Amino acid sequence: MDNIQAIRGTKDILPSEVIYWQHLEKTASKILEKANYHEIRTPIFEQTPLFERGIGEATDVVGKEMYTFTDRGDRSITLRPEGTAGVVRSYIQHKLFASGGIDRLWYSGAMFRYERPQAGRQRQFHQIGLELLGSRAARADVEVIAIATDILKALGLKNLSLQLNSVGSKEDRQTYRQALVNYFTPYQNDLDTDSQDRLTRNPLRILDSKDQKTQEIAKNAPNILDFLQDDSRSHFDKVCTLLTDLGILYELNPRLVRGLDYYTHTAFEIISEDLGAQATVCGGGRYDGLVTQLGGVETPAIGWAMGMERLILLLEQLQPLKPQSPDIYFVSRGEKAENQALVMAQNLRQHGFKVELDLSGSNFAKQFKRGDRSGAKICLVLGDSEVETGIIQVKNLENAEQKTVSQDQLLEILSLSL
RNA sequence: GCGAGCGUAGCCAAGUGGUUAAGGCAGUGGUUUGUGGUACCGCCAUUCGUGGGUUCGAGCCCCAUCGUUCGCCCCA
Repeated sequence: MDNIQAIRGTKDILPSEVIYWQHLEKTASKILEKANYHEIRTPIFEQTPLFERGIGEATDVVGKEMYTFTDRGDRSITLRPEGTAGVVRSYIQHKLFASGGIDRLWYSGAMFRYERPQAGRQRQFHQIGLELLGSRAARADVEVIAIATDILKALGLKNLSLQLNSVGSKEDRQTYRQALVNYFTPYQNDLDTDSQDRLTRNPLRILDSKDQKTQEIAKNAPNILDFLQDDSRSHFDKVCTLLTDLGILYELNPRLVRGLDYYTHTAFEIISEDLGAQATVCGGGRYDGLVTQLGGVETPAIGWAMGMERLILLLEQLQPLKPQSPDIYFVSRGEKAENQALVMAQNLRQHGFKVELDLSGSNFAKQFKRGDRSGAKICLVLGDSEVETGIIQVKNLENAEQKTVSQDQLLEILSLSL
């Protein structure tokens, strides 16, 4: 095929689908603003080292999924694969911490990951996410999770489950990691090949393996929760009780591991039963070390991101949304009438009516047909005779009643019938 | 990066080696040249993603390539 088409893994969002996006954006932003989160918009590309340092060199995202290129100034540039690193960079650069206290930020936009597309996964995809910077409190973790569940509830989504875990402090994780290596090494040859590889690269991931034999072995592996120091443990316990107090159901999942290196303590995912293999609809956690790691003053923080395409997949299963119809379909015939209709349509719009003007120049029958299909309630008809006598026909397309009114009275009549 | 399936009009498709490529929706023209929603009639793929091969003959078989879908890996 030599026609140019959208790049693999990217998608046009056509008008029939945009309605869902608008619905999602409106619902989410309303809830975010109510919790006094403020929208931030950061660039879609950044210097490559931001992601390498922030997300972690060893992660798959950095290792094999980034869209990286050299620009004309010989700088290495990367299309953002996720939102947090850029927001934190901006937070540090503009010294937002200097304004004191706690920052609540949210964002939405396109992210890029070079992966094989499949159900619920694209190379350019969209996330809506939030970051709460400056609080170590368990209440912060819970606030953030509660906002996520609020949004999903407001969207009317069902069959979701909140998976919760703590990956502890950096030190906790270090000792746990060693314990896992010690546990799995004797079984090395019985693990699936992916997991053998993970033994050195990222042993926590082995717990997640879909291979049956590996699962069998992992059953008796040490549990991260047993490796938490006292303060990590009590933080996590608080998060759990506060969630329960708020009536938010969760499932403890000690095998939940997040893919980016910066996570500490609380980690969570919200999973849908109604998607394919890519079922995570929201993922997030605490990242107390990231701000310092990127050169800012020590700032504890927590955030999450939702995959908008995945949410939309669910919304489409839920209820069909249709594009809005015009209030008025304006039909005209003859040069004078056509020109006058243009002027009148413009005037009606300024008075708040949604009006579509038929530009086809075809006969009235055809124009009416189109008007009918447009879904408009009212059809305005202007022809030569109306122009001469200063009147206009107002036809109700639902009951076929047609009135002749003077053009001066048109606005009045329309506001009564719409 | 690996594995499997699929690719016929704007959309949904029938067709599985024999020559004119069903059907439906949508569109469009007409019956009805100042009045829609129904009905009826007409039109709407010299061509089956692309390139090559096998064959007397290919949408149908083979190879390559591109795209797409689903899964693995990974993640939102």
